[in-house]
Amino acid sequence: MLKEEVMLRRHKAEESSPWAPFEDRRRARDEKREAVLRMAVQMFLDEGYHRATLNEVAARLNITKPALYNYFRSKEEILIECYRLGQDMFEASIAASERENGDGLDRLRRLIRAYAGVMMTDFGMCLVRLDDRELSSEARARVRKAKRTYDAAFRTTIAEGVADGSIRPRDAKLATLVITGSLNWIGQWYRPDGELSPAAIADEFALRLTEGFSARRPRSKKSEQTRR
Amino acid sequence: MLKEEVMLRRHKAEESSPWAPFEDRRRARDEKREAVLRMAVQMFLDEGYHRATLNEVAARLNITKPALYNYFRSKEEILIECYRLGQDMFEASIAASERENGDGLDRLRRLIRAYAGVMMTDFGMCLVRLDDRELSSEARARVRKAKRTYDAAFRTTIAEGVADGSIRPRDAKLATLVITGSLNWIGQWYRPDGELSPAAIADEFALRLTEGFSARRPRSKKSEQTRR
Amino acid sequence: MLKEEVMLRRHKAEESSPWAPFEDRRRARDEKREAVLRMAVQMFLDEGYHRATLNEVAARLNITKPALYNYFRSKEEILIECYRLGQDMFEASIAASERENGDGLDRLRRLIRAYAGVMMTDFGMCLVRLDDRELSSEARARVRKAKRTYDAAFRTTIAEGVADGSIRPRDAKLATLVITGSLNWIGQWYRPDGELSPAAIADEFALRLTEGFSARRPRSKKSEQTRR
Amino acid sequence: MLKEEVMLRRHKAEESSPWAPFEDRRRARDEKREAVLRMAVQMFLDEGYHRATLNEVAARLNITKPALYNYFRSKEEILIECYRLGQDMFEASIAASERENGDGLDRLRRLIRAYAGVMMTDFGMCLVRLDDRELSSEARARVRKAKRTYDAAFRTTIAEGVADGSIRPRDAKLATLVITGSLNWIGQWYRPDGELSPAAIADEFALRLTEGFSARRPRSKKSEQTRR
DNA sequence: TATGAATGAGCTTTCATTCAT
DNA sequence: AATGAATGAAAGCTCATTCAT
Repeated sequence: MLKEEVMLRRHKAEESSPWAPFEDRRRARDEKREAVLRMAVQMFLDEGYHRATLNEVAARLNITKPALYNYFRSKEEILIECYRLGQDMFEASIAASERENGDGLDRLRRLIRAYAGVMMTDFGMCLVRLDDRELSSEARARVRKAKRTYDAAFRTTIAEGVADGSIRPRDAKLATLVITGSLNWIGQWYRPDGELSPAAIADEFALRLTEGFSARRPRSKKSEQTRR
Repeated sequence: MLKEEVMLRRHKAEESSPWAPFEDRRRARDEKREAVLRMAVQMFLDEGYHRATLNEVAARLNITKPALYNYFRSKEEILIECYRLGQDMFEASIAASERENGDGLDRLRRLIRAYAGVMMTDFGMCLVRLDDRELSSEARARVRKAKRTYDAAFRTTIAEGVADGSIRPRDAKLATLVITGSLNWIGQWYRPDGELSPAAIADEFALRLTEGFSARRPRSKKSEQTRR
Repeated sequence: MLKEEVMLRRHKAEESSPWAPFEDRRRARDEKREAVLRMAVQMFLDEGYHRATLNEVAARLNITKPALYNYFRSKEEILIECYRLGQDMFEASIAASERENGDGLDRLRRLIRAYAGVMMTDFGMCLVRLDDRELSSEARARVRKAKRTYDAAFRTTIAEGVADGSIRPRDAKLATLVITGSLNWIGQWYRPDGELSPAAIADEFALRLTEGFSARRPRSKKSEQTRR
Repeated sequence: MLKEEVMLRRHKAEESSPWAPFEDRRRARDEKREAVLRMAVQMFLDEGYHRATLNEVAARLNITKPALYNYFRSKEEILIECYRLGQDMFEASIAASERENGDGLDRLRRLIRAYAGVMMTDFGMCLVRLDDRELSSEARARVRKAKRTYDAAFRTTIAEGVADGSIRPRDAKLATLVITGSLNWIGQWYRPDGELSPAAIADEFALRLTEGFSARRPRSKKSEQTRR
């Protein structure tokens, strides 16, 4: 399955082109479709959606532009599929993180790790790096709805943590924005050839976003509010 | 001056066009230049740089496309100026936050508030919402260098807080990514017509990013490391 | 008068701008008109008519583009005036050369010298360096008619030389093309800062075009015709 | 090959368009490329480079403007190719004229005929009719270098003729200018539908430029110099 | 299935010219 | 007489998409 593959670190898509010259040109249609998506997502991320031309995508796959139209009806459909793969990964990952037990704080940390892990894959970072305004309004609406469900998972989990006492009571909406912002931004800076492994990064974010950086005792809720 | 203006919440640029029909058409050249920038930055943010056409920018200002060339040499120059205004704001804001005293943690919180404040202005959010790959390589290099100095301000402040004991020792680089990611992402969701004021948002981020959300005592450094 | 001036070697038109800052800005209208023409012809020759923009012409004269429209109705009118000045020079020069006596050969040589002399002035070389297709059809017709009269002067003189025995009988039309081509091309390579003076060049052309370069006795008309 | 074709008189390019409607639209890519060049060079010569629009070139070939970009990367590349074809012709022609024997005068006459012959083809006259300032500086430098080599061929041949006594001693540089000017100007007036054949014209120029028109004995070198 | 070729729509940019002051 | 500002027209170029083979 494609999903497992893309969870791995990005590999050079060029090397795995099913159209590589002198190679067996007969493979399953789905394999080729996936190869197109893998190449396309890399170029969309590297160059930006509108600067990544289908000509160039095709050229890197050793095929020609019209051949792409055998697998996708339009450039937008390729983009939609990239989003969909990312969405699938986020949804699977979030669902998995929710299947385990623990108090709200534990579950929030697992959720953070799960979300961060997907954010460090090509298709995962699509959701935050690519501009969904390139999509038609219907497709854009679906993508945005999906994104909202991920935010909702965070908000719900935080609320549950507040309820069970493992998370200090805060505005759950703002808390969600603090946490998801930090996680979404990973897609902007993460490079697979960096020093830290995705797992190490995910762990660190899970801790820091919950424990903070202060060495001081947290102020009481009351004292906080008197600050301004 | 423009800087003060743009610090305010976004106002509908249409209403303040110096070319509004039936209005006095003689105003200072700089005012018009600024009006172009205010309109352009809104359109760049709303539509994306390449979908925002100069025709549309001009039309909303009640002028025609070539008239823009009286003030800017190219579309890219408009973009560069948007970035520059944002950079000026970040630099002034960061510098101001560094002029006050306090331990590292206090200064980190002030820096967060300062940075977040700019991130909620049109020109400030340019730096994180617009794609700097649209720029020529020289301009892009300048923008990226500027961004790195903002990150460096966070990293330095964190390191100072660790040194003076106000911040728990962590990897300063990752801590910076956690914090700046959360702040940068503000540019993606902030809307001036939201419920919370920019100041309230900035304060909340300053607290949450330093104190975290956990109600539990932070683990010792040692126990953390044994986790994996 | 302008005509005398332009017969001289090109001088830096910048230095003689009647709008030079800090100078008396009140001079006769004709002087300014001439200054525009001198600057324009240099730019037309240096850059080519369509690459020489009125903005640049005006800027070098320390005025603005619309100011040019006080003196000329259009860019084309400037071009027309450049042609006209060149035509005046050619016509005066040819007429002068025809006022003196001598046999056909002598008069041909004088005509060559006269024509070559004008060809080494800015306005003179306009007629061969600038593209008269930039002109409206009426203006173009006038220019082409003028050019034909210069050719006719050569053809007539040659015919007279043949009649009086000073010029060997040749096809007068082709002879004219040989001679005027060589002279017209001067406008393409002549530079006022070259080694040879215009007079020296004119003399040399007058001799070489009539005596040729062969050291052998010319073949008889008959033997020539058997060549092919 | 294209070279042979273009040596012939210009034929109406419209009639030979590979895109002529209702014709077989499948021909070799090179044929189409050449057809574009033939049409383009005619329009460049007829209208001037910048007035000849790609729209018009394409329309006359029964295609649309962007289709031209299948064969050329830019309008300038089309121009460069026109120059290159002309250069190839000049170089082949000059080289051929130098392979035969004879004294300097004979060789000069052959060179004149060869050069004049190319000057009466569309691609040949490109070099003198089109403005090489339209080219980028690199391409322009190459074209000007090529032109200088043609001049050098004349100068060298003249010098050899002086050395072997077949050409009267003159300033070789000015002699070259006299001769090449006359030849270059052919490109300005030659029309393929004229009375004289290119060969007849070339022969006449070869004779007249070497023998001159004077019926008198040439003056001695000494007397010449006392003239001024 | 795959391709070479072609297209249509759209964009930025340039510049002579005009207008209001 | 002179100017800053604005405009209209037009050009080159790009690219997703389609078509005939």
